[in-house]
Amino acid sequence: MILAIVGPTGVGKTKLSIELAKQYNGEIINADSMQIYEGLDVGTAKIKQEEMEGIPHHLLSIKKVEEDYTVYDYQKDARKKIEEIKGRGKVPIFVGGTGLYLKAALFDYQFSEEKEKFNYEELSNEELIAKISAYSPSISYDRHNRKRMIRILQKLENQEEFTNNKNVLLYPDTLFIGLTTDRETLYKKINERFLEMVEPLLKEVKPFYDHSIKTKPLMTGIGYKEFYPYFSGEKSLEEVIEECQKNSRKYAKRQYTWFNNQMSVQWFTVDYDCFSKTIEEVKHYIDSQKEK
RNA sequence: GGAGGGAUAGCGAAGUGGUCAAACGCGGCAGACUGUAAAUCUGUUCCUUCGGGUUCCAUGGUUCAAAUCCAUGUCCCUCCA
Repeated sequence: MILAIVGPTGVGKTKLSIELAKQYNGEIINADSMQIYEGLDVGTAKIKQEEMEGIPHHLLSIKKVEEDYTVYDYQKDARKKIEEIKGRGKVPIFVGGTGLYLKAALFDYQFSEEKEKFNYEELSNEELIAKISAYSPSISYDRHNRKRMIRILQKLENQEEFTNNKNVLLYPDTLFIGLTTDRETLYKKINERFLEMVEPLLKEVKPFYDHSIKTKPLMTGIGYKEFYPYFSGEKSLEEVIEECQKNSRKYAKRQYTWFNNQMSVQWFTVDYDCFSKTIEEVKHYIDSQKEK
């Protein structure tokens, strides 16, 4: 059995993961693209050492902020971890909100060996479209999405395969457990949680800003990129806080879209007044599935 | 008390007689997703049984036709007393 705990940012996945790990003799594999990085702790709401309760955690803080890391790497790392954990006779428990990472790890996503990387950043959208059409007029894609188009072009240039086994589970005994709550409660929680982390977050981000570190995770992570204009004096703290909250909310929305449409998730509405009740429900579900 | 300016969809803001259910931005909702995914991109957003129905502070008026013109009222802002 493999468990995957999914859901939007801020619902309480971490807490559930520990309980399930204890119950089912599990080890936790992080499935959050930002928690991969060392030093991004506060803003990613990374689990603290003392909260782990002795449960082994994997793929947390394994890369420096300067290092490259992509789905491709994650797929390899995660699959290796699955085998290791299974080898110990334990249950791998994925926890995290990065849908693509989960999909790449647990489904039959096939990445071909990347060859040369062509730089098409200079080309206009029209030029990109023209180039793609020259290779393959029938291929369908979003003509406004530059990043996608550039990637498609690179694949065409490299004659990489366009595989599509994305809906085939690699491990059929995988259970996707989704935590959810009503939108209003979620947004309120997200806003409040962010306010609580502002102080320590300022301390966390400042050194990166001071050293002009502008690598991918810092320029894409919510709660990081937004602070740079604050430190440089272009925006007020209030503006930045609001922006972070807004971006978190939007992110949560996108996460729902992914989990609702890309994988079949069993959803549980979190009872915040009595979390143990939610835990019991989840355990009950897992037990019922195990018997099948 | 006097002189001006303003009230437009959830919010901000265009529109100044017909082509206006009303640009655009934000927010909301929904969606896409195979090497940046906390990324990138798309659709939708008065109500609707999809025939239509009801809107642009309120009421009355002018007109074939009003968010747009006129009158009165209400509220808000600026300036002079």
